[in-house]
Amino acid sequence: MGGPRFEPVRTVRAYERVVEQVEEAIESGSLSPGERLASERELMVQFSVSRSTVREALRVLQARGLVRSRPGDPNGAEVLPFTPAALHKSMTTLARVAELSLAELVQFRMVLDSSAVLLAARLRTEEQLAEMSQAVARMREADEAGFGAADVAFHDAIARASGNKLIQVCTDVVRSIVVKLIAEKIAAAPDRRALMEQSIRHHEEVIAAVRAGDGPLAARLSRKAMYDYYAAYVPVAERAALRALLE
Amino acid sequence: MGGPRFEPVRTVRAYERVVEQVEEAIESGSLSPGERLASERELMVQFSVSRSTVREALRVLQARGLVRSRPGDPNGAEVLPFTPAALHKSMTTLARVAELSLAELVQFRMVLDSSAVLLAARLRTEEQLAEMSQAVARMREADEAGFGAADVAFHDAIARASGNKLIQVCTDVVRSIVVKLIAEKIAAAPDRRALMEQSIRHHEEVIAAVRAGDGPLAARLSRKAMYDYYAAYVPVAERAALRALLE
DNA sequence: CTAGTGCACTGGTCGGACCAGTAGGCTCAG
DNA sequence: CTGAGCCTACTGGTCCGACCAGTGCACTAG
Repeated sequence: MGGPRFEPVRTVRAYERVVEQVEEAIESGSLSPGERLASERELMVQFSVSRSTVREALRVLQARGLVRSRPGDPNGAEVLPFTPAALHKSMTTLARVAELSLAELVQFRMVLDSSAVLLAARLRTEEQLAEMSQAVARMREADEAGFGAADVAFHDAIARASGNKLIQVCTDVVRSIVVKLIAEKIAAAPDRRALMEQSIRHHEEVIAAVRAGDGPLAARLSRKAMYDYYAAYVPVAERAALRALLE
Repeated sequence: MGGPRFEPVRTVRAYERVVEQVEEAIESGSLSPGERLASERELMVQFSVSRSTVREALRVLQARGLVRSRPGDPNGAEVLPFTPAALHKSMTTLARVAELSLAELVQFRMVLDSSAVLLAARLRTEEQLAEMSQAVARMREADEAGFGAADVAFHDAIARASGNKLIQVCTDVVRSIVVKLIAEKIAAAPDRRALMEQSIRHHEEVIAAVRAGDGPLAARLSRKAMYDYYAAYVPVAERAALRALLE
């Protein structure tokens, strides 16, 4: 039976074809963020499909964070700049459906953050170093509400200084998931003030190591800082996996 | 003007409400993988919306990888077990839209893989160790086509042994993106055979370190292995960022 | 020249219709 | 009685036409 090898045919829905074409146009750059798609009624002419089909395609594109539509807008749907929103959404789903433990999430943060800081120690510019210092300064001055925001700014500066956009995005996504998970616990911590003080000291040590260009030290300090800050919220049995990263 | 502080109202579309309810049911576990949703015509009764609205909601849920529908199926849409497909999709989009360089992707793999191997060195079971050895054995015996599959199996065994599902999923997603990016270049490499040999040796060294429980060594070897295998495909100017991880 | 008002469009939702496909019950020949 | 085949009652995919509330712009009235 040496006949031609046939491939299984995949029935492809009309709306998927529409999605593919628009997606291709966006990812190839022929549609840039800020530009507008034609109106639904015109798209149905261009694609020769019904409006229902166009709309289902737009729903998918919207779910992927590529476009946004607004009722009454005389222009069509807007092509969006990339946001990690879709990534965030699917990772949040992963966290819930795959039952990711807080320990796994924190461990992942330790990995990403320490790697970012390791890279930042070599690649950081003076401006980025200044940003980190400013963020820590704000942590010191801030009340309990502003503390978190300044902390985010610090870690974001680190992530940007790593020069790796993927690290930056993933750091951001995982951090927000972790923060959401334990926001109320953190706010209720009795020794909140002490934790904040300790965290600030740790951050300053990390900055010092980054300034000195000692990546491995900075990475180690960063892991330690993360562990000390979050370990209390992780079940005792799972802390060992976190400590495995502390050497 | 000390009146009540009003919150801005967010107009929420009908199909979003439907998505929210189904998503909540799935993530909370009241709908398990394999179970079926009601048919579209029944859902429109349950939610008191039109079929168009139900269908748009289902498109979104499908785009997020939560359900799948099949024409003619007497049961409704099927609730899917979690797959990283949605994560994969959004990360692929990120790679294209944010113009992630190959260097960034490989760097991310180095970070994840070395962290996984660091953890695996402490947490691996004997079975997982055996899996890694078997995978390397298959790499040795395999032809050029089977080599890649065995390599995937090896890295997946490492990732599983790390005990962190998030690391496992991200490793998988990023690897497939990298592989797709340079599949043709790898196949066309003139010294393919030599690269494969070297890669096998590196893998065996990593296994030895994992068996010995020397996590830091295993991690270092793993980064080196990844660098040696992929550096040739990374533009020279960007290799420095990769080497920053080699210490 | 400006403030206000329509108007012509937009997306969101609805209802009905048809088609191709599926699964399972039913019939009928053996 | 048993098995193979058909038939029917569904399914999802697609199309059409309609209505509504919202938006931006041009035009008008002051």
